[in-house]
Amino acid sequence: MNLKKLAQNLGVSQTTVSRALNGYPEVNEATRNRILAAARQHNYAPNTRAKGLATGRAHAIGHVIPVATRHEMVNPVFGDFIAGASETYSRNGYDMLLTVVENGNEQEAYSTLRARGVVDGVIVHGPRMNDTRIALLDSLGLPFAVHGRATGHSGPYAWLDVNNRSAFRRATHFLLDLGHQRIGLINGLEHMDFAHRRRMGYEEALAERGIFIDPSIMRADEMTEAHGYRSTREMLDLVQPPTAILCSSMICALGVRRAIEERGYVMGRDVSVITHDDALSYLQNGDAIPIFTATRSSVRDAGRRLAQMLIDQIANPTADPETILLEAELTVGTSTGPAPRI
Amino acid sequence: MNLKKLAQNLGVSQTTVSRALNGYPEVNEATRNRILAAARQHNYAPNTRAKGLATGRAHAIGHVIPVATRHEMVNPVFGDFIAGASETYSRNGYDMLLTVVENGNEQEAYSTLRARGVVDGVIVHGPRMNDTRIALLDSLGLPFAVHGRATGHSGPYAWLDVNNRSAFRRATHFLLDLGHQRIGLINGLEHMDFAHRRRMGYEEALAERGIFIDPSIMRADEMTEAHGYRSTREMLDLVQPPTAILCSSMICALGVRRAIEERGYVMGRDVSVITHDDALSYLQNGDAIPIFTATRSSVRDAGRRLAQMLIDQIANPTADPETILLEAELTVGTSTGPAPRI
DNA sequence: ATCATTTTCCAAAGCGCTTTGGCAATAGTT
DNA sequence: AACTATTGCCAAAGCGCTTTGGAAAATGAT
Repeated sequence: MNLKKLAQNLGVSQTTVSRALNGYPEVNEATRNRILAAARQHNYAPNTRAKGLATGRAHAIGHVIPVATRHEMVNPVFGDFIAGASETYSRNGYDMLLTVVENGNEQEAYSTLRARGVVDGVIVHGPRMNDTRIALLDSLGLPFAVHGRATGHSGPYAWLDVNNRSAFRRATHFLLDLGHQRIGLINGLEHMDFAHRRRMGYEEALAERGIFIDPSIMRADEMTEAHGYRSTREMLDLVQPPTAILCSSMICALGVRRAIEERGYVMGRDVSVITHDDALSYLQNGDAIPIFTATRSSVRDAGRRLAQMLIDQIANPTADPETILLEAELTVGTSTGPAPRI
Repeated sequence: MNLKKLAQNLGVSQTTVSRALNGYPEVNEATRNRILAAARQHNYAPNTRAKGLATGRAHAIGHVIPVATRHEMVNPVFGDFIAGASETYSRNGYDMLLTVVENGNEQEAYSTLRARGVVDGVIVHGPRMNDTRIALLDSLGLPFAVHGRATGHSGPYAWLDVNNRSAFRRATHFLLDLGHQRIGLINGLEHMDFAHRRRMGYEEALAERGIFIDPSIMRADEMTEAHGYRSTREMLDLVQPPTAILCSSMICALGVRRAIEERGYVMGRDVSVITHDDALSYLQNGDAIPIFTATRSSVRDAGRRLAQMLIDQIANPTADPETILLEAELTVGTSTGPAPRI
């Protein structure tokens, strides 16, 4: 079924059908209803390609997700983010186009996406320090919005980020207030912007209390359970082990907990743990009472909102790019407690 | 830049440019090279919408992922599957379109996807028992391939599945061979086809050894860490606790391990554990030596292959639908050992 | 009843590509 | 030299939609 046939069936012009379906005023209510009914009956939906050609808009957003080739690592956060974004898209009649690209090859991906006219804009995932993608997209004139920020890039652009610095600063202070003096950091790869900022927040808090920043209790790697486990073991083996650990993700935190419990220690008594919690649907932090004390910010919600930002920007390209800085909430669970007396 | 302008610049017809770029023979090598060079120089890529309109193919595959509204649960397996599929798509010049749909609303998603002509086919995720989607897609005439199978649907269709039944049957036998008599099952939701089949395999093996199938050591829920933990605790609290546990996912298994270690038990000594391992990139089962004994099958690889199946089917619609049954490999880790003497 | 508006509809052009049918020009055969 | 194939190219139609520029019909104002 297509416009032409539908119009013929009804004995009206294609124009009228098109207008009726797209809510234009210059069509009689009676005919509009007739047309709407027929469209529904024939299960008609306008051909997206044709519509796109005619209007010059793709009504689609591209997500280019970089994959670290080394570990073939797909960010586990990704599924939930996408789910959130998708809600926004379906509400606004947008499609979501996914492209998985090896880390570093994003340049070509963006420019062909643009040249092929297949999307109206893109979401930038996993911004790194001094990320070049933003400048590239600016020069391409392809609308975009960044999930996170890129330290090192000047000039305005649309982004949504969790305030990682303040979240980790606050978490660190929380531990300091509990009397902890040696606080370990188990971070993500620090060329990633979010991880860099988290470290800043952590170091800032320590500096504010005049506490020595000790690289021997700071680790950065891909945020796996194994990373959390290994790093925690190593740190607990030190002559001066940390009494608290700050950790960058729930998956990591599972490893941290394992290393702690393996020694017969109890979380929140012998070693305190705070993790960042992206509120992933398949990794909930306890049911009613949270297990981990956590800096929490829903990545699904971020997806929803960032998608909306981009859509707004596409609709209104002259407006200044919007930016959203979300404050993570600190939820107190059972994984933290006063520093043990030595 | 578009075809018309490019042709004008070069002083040839659009036809010639089109043929040159698409590798048709009826164009002189010299002019072809001239055209190719110009295209590269101007960063030209044919407009996908226009191309699609002209050819009648979208060169895109749709992924409709159902989301359980209850827990807003995105299958954690999804990211890796997508990453795999994406590799195939980019190799074949296909785009990937993602639609997240509330469980049960897939019907409409498929039919509008079809009506709008936006994809050439779809991948069906998370098939359930007696899944109606397959019949629907057949009636729509939209090519599809299923990740998994749907018990209850008769008639041929394209699918790729892990042999869940044999994997869990084998795993159960493995435990039985180690002398375990009480083997717990921590499964996914059993209206999901894969979970159903796993249970079949488990029960089959027990029956083959004449062992009583005890519902009190069988649990089914969404495969979260908490589910693994809770179920294991409950089962270990029984008067006759299981000496071994079979578990449906790595995430679950983390919870199982936690419950075991929490009691001071040692995995592989006091309680044996086998889990299914989808080889998720962010949840690797140990580095060199696997931690868990596991039935292992890479979901990323499944994505790669299923995508290829669908593309082949689209290219050759009259061929019989292909089916692939992958055998999971049983990798022995440190989480299993002989049944403890009572 | 006449003219000016407004309402309701339409024909046709155009979006950027592929593809059909055909026409020169060249090469190959006798 | 005359005829047939082959090669290399082109003009134009068509994919399914939107949208412009009217035009006919209905309505309102005088």
